[in-house]
Amino acid sequence: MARASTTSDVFNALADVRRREILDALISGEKAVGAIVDDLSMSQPQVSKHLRVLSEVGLVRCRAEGRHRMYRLEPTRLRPLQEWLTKYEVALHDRLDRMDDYLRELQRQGEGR
Amino acid sequence: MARASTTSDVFNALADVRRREILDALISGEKAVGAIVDDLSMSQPQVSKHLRVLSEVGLVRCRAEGRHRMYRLEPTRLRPLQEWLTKYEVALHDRLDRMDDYLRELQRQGEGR
DNA sequence: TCATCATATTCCGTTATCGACATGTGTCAA
DNA sequence: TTGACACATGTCGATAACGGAATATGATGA
Repeated sequence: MARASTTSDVFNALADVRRREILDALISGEKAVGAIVDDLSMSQPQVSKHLRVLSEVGLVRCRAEGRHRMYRLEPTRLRPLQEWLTKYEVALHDRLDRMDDYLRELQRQGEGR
Repeated sequence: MARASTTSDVFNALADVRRREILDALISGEKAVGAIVDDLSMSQPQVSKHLRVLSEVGLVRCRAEGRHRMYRLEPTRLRPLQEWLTKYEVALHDRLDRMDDYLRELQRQGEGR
C-alpha cells in the first residue's frame, strides 16, 4: 500500500508546503482564488486542487460571491493537531519534572554529607 | 514533481499514521525496536524504516545498548509545528476579538437609541 | 444569446512513498 | 569460531500524490 490518502486527515493535508502556504495566505482573511494565485504565484489549477484537499478535511470553507469564490480559514479544524501536540508537551514537562526531582535529590544528598 | 520528500521536514514525517503511532509508543519512555514491534504489531523492517525517517528529522534519538537500540523522543523538534500552530491561534483569537468588538459596538448602539 | 471572466475538473507523465520479503551487519555467548 | 539474536538495509511492485496543460462549468454583462 502507498501513503495514506491525503484527504484522510489534517496531518496529511498539512504535509504539503504549498497547502501550508495557501493557509498562511488566508490568515489575513477571506480571499478569492485569483488573489491566492497572485500572492503565491502558483498556477490556478494547482491552487484550486489544493483548496479542494483543504476543503475536504475542513481546514477552509468556501462562499460564492458573484463569479468569485471566497475561501476562508476554519482554524477550529486544527484542534486535532493541537491535541496531538499537547500529549507531547505533557510528556516533555513530565520528563523535565522528573529531571528536576532527580537534581533536587542529588542536591539534598550533597547537603546531607 | 511529486510530494516533497518525507525527510525534508517535520510535517511530512508526521503525515504517516504509523510514524505517529511509533511516536505515541515512545511517550512513556525509551524503547528498543523490538518492543515497538511488539506494541504496534508492525513488521520489524517497517518499524526500522519509519524510525529512520523520524531520526532524520530529529524527532527521535537512538542509543546503542548491547545489541539493542534504544529509541527515545526528542519532543523539542516539535517546536516548528507548535510555532506554526501559534500563528493560527493568534489569527483565530484576533478574529474572535474583532467579533467581540463588533458585538459590543452593536450593543452600545442599541443602548444609545 | 454570446463572449468573457473566475474557477473547477480531467487527463497525463513523473516520481516518491509504502509494505513485503529477503538479505546484510553487528553484538553477544558458548 | 560459530550460531543466535536484534536490528538495518536493499529490492520490488503497487499505489497515489504532485504539477502541467487542456478543457469543462458557471456566473456576468453586452
